[in-house]
Amino acid sequence: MKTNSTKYAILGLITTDCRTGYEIKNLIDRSLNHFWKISFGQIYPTLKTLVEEELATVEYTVQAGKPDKKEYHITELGQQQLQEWLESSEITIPHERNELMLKLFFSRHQPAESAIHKVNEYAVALQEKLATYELIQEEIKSHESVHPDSRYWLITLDYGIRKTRAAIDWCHATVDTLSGS
Amino acid sequence: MKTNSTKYAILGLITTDCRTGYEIKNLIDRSLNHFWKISFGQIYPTLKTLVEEELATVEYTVQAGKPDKKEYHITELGQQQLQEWLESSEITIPHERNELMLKLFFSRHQPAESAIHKVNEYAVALQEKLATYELIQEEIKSHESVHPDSRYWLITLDYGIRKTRAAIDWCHATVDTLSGS
DNA sequence: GATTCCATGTAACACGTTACATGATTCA
DNA sequence: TGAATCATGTAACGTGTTACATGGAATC
Repeated sequence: MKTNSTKYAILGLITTDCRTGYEIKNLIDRSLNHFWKISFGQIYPTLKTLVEEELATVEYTVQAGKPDKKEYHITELGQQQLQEWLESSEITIPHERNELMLKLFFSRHQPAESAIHKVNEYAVALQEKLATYELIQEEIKSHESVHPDSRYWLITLDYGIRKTRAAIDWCHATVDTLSGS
Repeated sequence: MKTNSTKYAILGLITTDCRTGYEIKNLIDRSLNHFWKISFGQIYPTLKTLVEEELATVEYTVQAGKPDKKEYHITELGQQQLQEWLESSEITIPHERNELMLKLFFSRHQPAESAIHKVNEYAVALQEKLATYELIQEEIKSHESVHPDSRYWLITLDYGIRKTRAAIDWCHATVDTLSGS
């Protein structure tokens, strides 16, 4: 049995302040970034099916100076199904697909400096990520009372931060190992 | 530009002791488990194209008492291309897709106990994973000299262990947060 | 007697990205 | 003038899983 999480991700997002496909994409890129990604190529078709399944409604709005837009709102049925999905508890541990690890796994066929270089680059990229997360964290904390969801946002962010820190630590340890030999 | 990592994953695996599609699948499930997964549905077709592109050769072996098998060996050209891929250094940070985080993100629509329950289950699953990783780690360490790749296996394993530990810590912290309110 | 291990393969499907098309407004 | 922001959408493609088909030998 496979439930399409993306559908519920979008359904959930229209219960926040996101109303248009464009806004949904923005929020995902900013706040769900460390555990969920999605492209327009999936957002728009999914919104369409959401309406077809009567989980959401659309309102077409003509704007002056800006492109027309479609605003989506969740329906009763949508609320119900969202809750059902939320409370259903099959935990599936995700598996990442990490190209760097793959390359390290076969590092026997590669000069040590090459491997070290890549790990260092990886560390830099992770460092940047971490910085962004911490920025967002501060931002949410500074007006915590504003949004009813902010508590949960902080929880998921914490996950991203902890894992990124662990990965950075690993980078340092690995560079040490690879250098000292 | 997109390079198909899976192709190189398999190419790399036949430089270890894996010779058949079946063995490749086994090694992936055991040793690459925490950063790479793959199904037979992709392994066999990929092996085929590897031979077509002359990166590998096949030998068909009829076995008594066991099914026939096809043994793959890397060619000169294969070695070359594997090395090229290894040394090419575009680091792409992977993004995991985590359903639990998604559900937590929308936890406002869910009773606290429901969320706590899921985080606890997640912790248990992670704990199990960690135990397996540590077992494999011990196993590799105990006959480290045997395989020339074992050094690198330990490095990638360390990555899995660190990240899993970080995730477990997060579980505990999150349960505390969700309980105390 | 049932399950697991060995071993290979394909077809249908699910999911997701990339690239393209369109176009006005605002800001540097 | 060029880029970014707002805003929607589709078609082609890539990648991967699931389910199925086959079947002997060994183990419980």
